[in-house]
Amino acid sequence: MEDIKPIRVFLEVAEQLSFSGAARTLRMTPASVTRIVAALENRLGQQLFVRTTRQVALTSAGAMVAARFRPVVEAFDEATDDITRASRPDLGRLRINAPLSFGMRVLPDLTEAFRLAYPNIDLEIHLTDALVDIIAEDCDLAIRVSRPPTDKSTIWRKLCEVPRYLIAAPSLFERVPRPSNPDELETSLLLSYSATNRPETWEFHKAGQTRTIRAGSAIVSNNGDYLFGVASAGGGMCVLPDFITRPGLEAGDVELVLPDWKLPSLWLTLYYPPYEKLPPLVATFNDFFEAYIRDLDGLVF
Amino acid sequence: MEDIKPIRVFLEVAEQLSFSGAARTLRMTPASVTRIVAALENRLGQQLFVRTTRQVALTSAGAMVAARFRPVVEAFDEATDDITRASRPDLGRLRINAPLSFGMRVLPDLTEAFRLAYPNIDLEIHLTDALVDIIAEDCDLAIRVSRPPTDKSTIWRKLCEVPRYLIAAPSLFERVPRPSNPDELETSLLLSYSATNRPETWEFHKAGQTRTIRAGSAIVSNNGDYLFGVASAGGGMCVLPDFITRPGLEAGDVELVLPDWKLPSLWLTLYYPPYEKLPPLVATFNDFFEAYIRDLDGLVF
DNA sequence: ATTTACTATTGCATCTTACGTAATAATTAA
DNA sequence: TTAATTATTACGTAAGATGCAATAGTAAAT
Repeated sequence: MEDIKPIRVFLEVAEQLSFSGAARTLRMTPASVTRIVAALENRLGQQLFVRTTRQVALTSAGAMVAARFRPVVEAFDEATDDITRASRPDLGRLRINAPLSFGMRVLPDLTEAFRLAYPNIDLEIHLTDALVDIIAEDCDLAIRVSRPPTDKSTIWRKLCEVPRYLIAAPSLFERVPRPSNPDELETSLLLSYSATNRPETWEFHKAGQTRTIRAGSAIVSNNGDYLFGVASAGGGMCVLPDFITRPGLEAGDVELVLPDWKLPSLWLTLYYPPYEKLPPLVATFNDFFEAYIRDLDGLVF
Repeated sequence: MEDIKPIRVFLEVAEQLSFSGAARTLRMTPASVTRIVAALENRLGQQLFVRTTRQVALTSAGAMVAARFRPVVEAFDEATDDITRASRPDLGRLRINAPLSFGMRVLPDLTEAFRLAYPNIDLEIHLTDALVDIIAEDCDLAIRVSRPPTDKSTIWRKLCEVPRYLIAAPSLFERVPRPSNPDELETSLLLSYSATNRPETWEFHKAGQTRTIRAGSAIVSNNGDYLFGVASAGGGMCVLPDFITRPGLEAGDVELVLPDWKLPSLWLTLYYPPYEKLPPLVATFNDFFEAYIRDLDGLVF
């Protein structure tokens, strides 16, 4: 396994045509320079310098080695410079994993603002609702909208809470009676979001009371927007996060069911691979995201 | 001073996405791989891998480092390959220093034969009669035609002897009497070759007798061909090596003076800078030159 | 669910290696 | 002839790397 240090020493000697001079600029002893160059000559099987105690000259082999290696070593140093300079927190590439609906509805504005602030950070946005392995997925951070994490092994950071609402289209209550408490919910009408295709359970709260309802299995989907579509078409009711339901609620396409009963909020969370120390770029995005959410002041969620 | 080894290790891990796998192919212990990569991350100030005990993935910083360094390391290895391959004795460049007249008369045929035998060895022929410092002159070997060297410090190798003859144009003896022994030589007619512009001294030998004659200072030149020109024009007589006088003698332009008296031969010598070990290319030329002279069998000298 | 096998890591002891110092030989300049 | 500088080498030391064993964690297999 070739090493680069002997060649650095050799190049310096070749430049100055002096062992002790090279030793001075490299802050080594002349003895080391001698040994290192001698070892290099030994390895290459040819003499690189012709030297007496007062004169040093390159052999033609040495001249060739110097000519061949000088640009290579320079390229190496340039690369190291680039990399160390690339520890800047405002330049590079960030791979972000986010849920589908959230990504489509919230991220575009956010990323545009981010790119305005950090035009030299490229983004790679991967949208999926699958419970991806954050390590295997090759991403730098993941955005999740979920119940508070119980997982101990991963690192996460709560950004804000996302309220959830049970919604349905007004037309639905033209054909079925409007429920007045959770127990009256008809299971077959309860559309469930689930990545695992097993129906959710919903906890309704009202003044200390708690009702746990199991959603139906008639329609289970891993896509909230699809469920919202079904609901607004009058096909049932479902629990969806604020950022999905808000436009429809404001437009009157859907309405709240059991408005007095609250559902536990979801958490908007940033997940990281198990970093020892947050990479600069990730920290930058992290801070930006937090500020963005703070400035939004619950306007979206 | 950046070193290349940690990057080699890092690249191998990045390729396999496994520390122990990299350790196996690099024939190291996993412990070393861990430590080396950790040290590199430490130096670069950023995490390159995200790893659990069973999964290893590149961070985006790591991916960037890998992408940036892979071609650089490859270039480095290519360079080392080139150089080690260039220790071949039949490929490269040879800088040769030779005397002017010898170079012009003898070298062309020799170098053509050499290039026929070794088409991939480039030649750099530097012709001068100056007593150059063989080290300062940046040459790999020097050809000299001179008296046997007394210098202890330089390395030399005798190739053959070069007879010298005292010659003059026949026309000269139409205006001055032909000498019959060295003592009759008229100093003012004795053209002298000398690099230092001090006239030579010639030792004539005949059957145990020795006569030492000092050449004149009327015309002293550092160029044998010029002196031959003067002599063949009838301007005087001079002592010149065989390879200069032979064509003129055969053509009858000049003739031997005092043919019974012999002058000490010069030596055709190869000089080397103080190599510890003869470089392959130099050895190649050396052997070729010796064989060439041997095959010539005194035909030129 | 439990076990097994493999992983990355770390502490510790060892060993190789590189380093600096000092001495030597050689050469140039004074 | 002397002084100064150079490249080199021997040798003792120190620092660094390495290997081994133990540990903790994870994924696959039972």
